[in-house]
Amino acid sequence: MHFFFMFEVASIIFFPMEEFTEGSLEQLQVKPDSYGLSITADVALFGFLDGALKVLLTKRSVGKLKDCWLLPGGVMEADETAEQCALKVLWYLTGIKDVNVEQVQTYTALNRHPVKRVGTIAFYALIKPESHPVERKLNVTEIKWFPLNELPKDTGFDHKEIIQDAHKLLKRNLKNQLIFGELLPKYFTLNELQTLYESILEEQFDRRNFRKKIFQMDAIKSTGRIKKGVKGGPLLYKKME
Amino acid sequence: MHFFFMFEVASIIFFPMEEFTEGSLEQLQVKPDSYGLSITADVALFGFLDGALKVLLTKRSVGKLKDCWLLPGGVMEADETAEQCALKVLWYLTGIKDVNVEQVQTYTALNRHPVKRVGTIAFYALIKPESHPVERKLNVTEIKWFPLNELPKDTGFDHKEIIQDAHKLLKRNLKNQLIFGELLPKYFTLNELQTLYESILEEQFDRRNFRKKIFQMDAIKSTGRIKKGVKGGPLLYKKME
DNA sequence: TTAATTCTGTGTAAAAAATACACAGATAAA
DNA sequence: TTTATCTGTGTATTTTTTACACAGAATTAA
Repeated sequence: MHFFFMFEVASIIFFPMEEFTEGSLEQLQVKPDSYGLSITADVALFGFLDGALKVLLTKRSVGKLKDCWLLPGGVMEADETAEQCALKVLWYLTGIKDVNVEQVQTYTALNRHPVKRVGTIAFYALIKPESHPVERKLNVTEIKWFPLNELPKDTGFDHKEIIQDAHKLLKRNLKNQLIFGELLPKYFTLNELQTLYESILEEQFDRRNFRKKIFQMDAIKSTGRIKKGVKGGPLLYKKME
Repeated sequence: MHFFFMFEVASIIFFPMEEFTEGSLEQLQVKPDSYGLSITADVALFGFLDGALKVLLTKRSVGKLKDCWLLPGGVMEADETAEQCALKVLWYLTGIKDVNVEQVQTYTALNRHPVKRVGTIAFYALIKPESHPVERKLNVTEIKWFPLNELPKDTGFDHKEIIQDAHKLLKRNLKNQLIFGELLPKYFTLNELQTLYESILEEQFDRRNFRKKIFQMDAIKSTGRIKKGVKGGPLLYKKME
């Protein structure tokens, strides 16, 4: 599977090495006048809503791809790092702040953008919808959560690919440590936690085995209270601090 | 462990959100005149020599950091992707070609480079030293393999950090699939394979258990011949195709 | 030539981890 | 009040991982 990937990459990126000439090292040096590539940051923001993992997309009133759904993203300025830029665009476009962004990958295909050459550094972030209400900001005409398997057809640029890659990384990270706390409300039932896991990892778990595993991680504890309005009277849990 | 990392990042990247103003979305748009950031590609090339995992560093006769050991790297031009650039710099500086590069991360700290703002997209690649002899090319004054735990003090830029991150990713990838074929000669003993694993993953394995695991991966097969010059007369194996 | 050393190859038992599985009590809905 | 659906819980089975020892082969030293 992985080999496939490597070979695919290879078939794209290999080009005739024989054309390389000696003495072209000068070209590799950084000079003040290097060509005007722009770099942007894009953020795949994941939230857990209605029992499903979703990603936030926007439509905007300015820019070349007005009619496409896009990840929140924008140009990295001279005085900010990519991470700072990612947080900035998130704030500008969705009103969301105080999140942790995790770098996914950088995309540099030649024709990503219609205006000029643009490379993008992609991030993902997780939020509890409860504590991070989404605002539609100025110049954002639409903003909406999409389940990962129902991304709109008119998703712009390579943002579908970015979302998939971000999701892959999220899966990989979830398997190693506990990050659900970023996605669930303060108090949650074990069933809600299990549904979250199942929806991120796209697999089903046995209820008893899942509980066993979670408890031996020693990461949550019972509040003693039960959740009303749901059959069975499930206990509410919270993150261990 | 991972949480630590996230919090560290957070403490660096958070800045006063209150200063953000509304209506600044225009800033996020790509315009032809965006500021002149340069992007480079750097490659952490790993090889397995003298029973240890090593990385290739160079010193160059041009550039601001002449006296520092650096990863092969250089500026991404308008007509090439980051991957193409990574392959190009590897060829220009070391004479090595036909490798698969894997993207690690992008580094955008503000003061990475003394000349101007430079972001770098880092890659790693694996080679069999046997089939990829290293050449010192024009403008490269020194070129040398360094064991990962003996990187020179005068390693330039943030290249030490890049090497560590590349190594982490390599470890993670090795645990999932078999990539040793890129690092070992065509015929190898099981002990050589085990030493390779141990040196990449930085842990020791039991000989019998290691063999059991490798065989049930169904990835190598015996050639029937034995390796001369080593006690015990070990069998030579090769990759299954 | 011989002896000593160091490497190879091999199997089994014990421990740990993952999986499969069923029923009684709680709550909401009918 | 009856029905339907959800919760919480323990054990046996299977699979995976780990620990461990000795005889034969090739090199090296005497």
